[in-house]
Amino acid sequence: MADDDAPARAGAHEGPEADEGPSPRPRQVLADSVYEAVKAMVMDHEIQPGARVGIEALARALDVSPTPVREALARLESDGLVTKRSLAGYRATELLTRAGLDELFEMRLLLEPRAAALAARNADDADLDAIENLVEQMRRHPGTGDRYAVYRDFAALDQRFHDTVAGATGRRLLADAVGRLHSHLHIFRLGSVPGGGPLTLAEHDRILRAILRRNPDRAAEAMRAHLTASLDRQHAGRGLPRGG
Amino acid sequence: MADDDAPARAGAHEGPEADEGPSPRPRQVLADSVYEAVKAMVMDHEIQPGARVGIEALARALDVSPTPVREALARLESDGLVTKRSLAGYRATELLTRAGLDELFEMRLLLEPRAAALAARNADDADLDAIENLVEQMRRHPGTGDRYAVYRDFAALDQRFHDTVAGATGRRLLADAVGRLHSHLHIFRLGSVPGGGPLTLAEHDRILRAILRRNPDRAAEAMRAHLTASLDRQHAGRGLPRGG
DNA sequence: CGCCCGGAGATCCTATAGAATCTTGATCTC
DNA sequence: GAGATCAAGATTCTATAGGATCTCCGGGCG
Repeated sequence: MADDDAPARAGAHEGPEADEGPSPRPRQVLADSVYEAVKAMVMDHEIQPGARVGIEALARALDVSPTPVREALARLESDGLVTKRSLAGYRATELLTRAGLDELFEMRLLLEPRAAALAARNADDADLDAIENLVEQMRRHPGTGDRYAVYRDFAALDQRFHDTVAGATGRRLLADAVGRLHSHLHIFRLGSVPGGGPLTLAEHDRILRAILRRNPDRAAEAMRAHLTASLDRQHAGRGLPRGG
Repeated sequence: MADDDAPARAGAHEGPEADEGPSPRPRQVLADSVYEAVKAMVMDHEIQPGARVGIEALARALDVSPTPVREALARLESDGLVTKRSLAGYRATELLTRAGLDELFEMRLLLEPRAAALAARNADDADLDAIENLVEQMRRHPGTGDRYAVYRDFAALDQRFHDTVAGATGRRLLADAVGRLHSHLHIFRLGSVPGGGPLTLAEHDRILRAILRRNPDRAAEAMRAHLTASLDRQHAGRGLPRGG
């Protein structure tokens, strides 16, 4: 399964599509492919946090020259997925600490309830379809197995849900900020929730219903509750009860 | 004029400096210099919004090869200062529309009052010194002349004030988000406020006093008032009623 | 008069090579 | 035994060259 590879999905570098041209075909260029490939490697921990990300090594592995790799890594660095030391090469970003995790959710609690409220106000039919569709996919994909790939797919659906809600606000800056944060979360850990799948689904469902009802206050509240519960689950998945 | 070139100032790619090494010397590499140079060109409208930013042309102008230019432009694109079309090169980002300006301030009103509150809570002595210093500089630099350079310097001080407050929160993610937004504002227009200099200074002073008093609520309120007033001034500076 | 088409020029994209720098391991000294 | 010194290897950084693509402009056609 997982035949929804969608290799042409550009992270946050989509152009405007309001009244511009028909967007003929943004021919995939090597640097973009490399960007996507390395992003996936880092997020899936195929490249471990803190490990070196050699330019030539990557170039050999992907069968391209170092030049597009260098360009992709520069973008990844702005996204915060890798860090660079001037003449010592790139390394994958370290795992989030407990404090870093809390800071991340502090930001999400600032941005995403507002996003949910704006989505309840501004979402059009296509947005609603997309959000409903993601909830349905998650329903069929409970993510309760013990296989790594199951966790990974579930986490990807979760991320896409939040990104789609943020995109439904009609606020590009807000959507970009939310998307950037999610990359960091995805680095942190994938699917560390023991029985969290059904809970996450139920909370997403509640957010969806509030948006469908066009009730901004309730949507914001549902999002706030979801994030708070999600942070608690992440803490439980770590070593919360004392430094065991 | 403007002898404070400071060529070693890296935009938003500073490493942590808490308990790491003494940061021996992040040797400036060509791609970084080019990044700073092009960023300045775009923000000062030396490269006009919407104009082409040719790779080879830049390379000739800066007397380097196209390779580091390509790397710098990839970073600039993530910052939103240039946009890329796959095989057609880079262009400087278009000027903000009225709606874009409103959206920008909507985001600032979401982030910066929170930042001011956290700064009031967490700023250390060095942070307070830096903020006070910026207010003093702005006091000596009223920005009421009609010279372009005067406007530009005043706008740079304004941006540094907001960035410094955001940096005093101890929240890297929040500070980065605020910094990214300011790049967009700086693109929009530089110092379009006819008599706004003294007003801006007074509002900054009020924010500073609230932070010094360690009063988060008042700091947030002062920041909110400042941003609201600033947006009104920007609207007045555009095509609304009449010029001053 | 407006639109479509084709070729010259310029630009971008990718690969490769050489110079400078960092990292690693072994050796030497205290 | 611990720490510093130094050389070999690997890697980064920059420049250059060739192939592919887009842009621009002039001519032909409806």
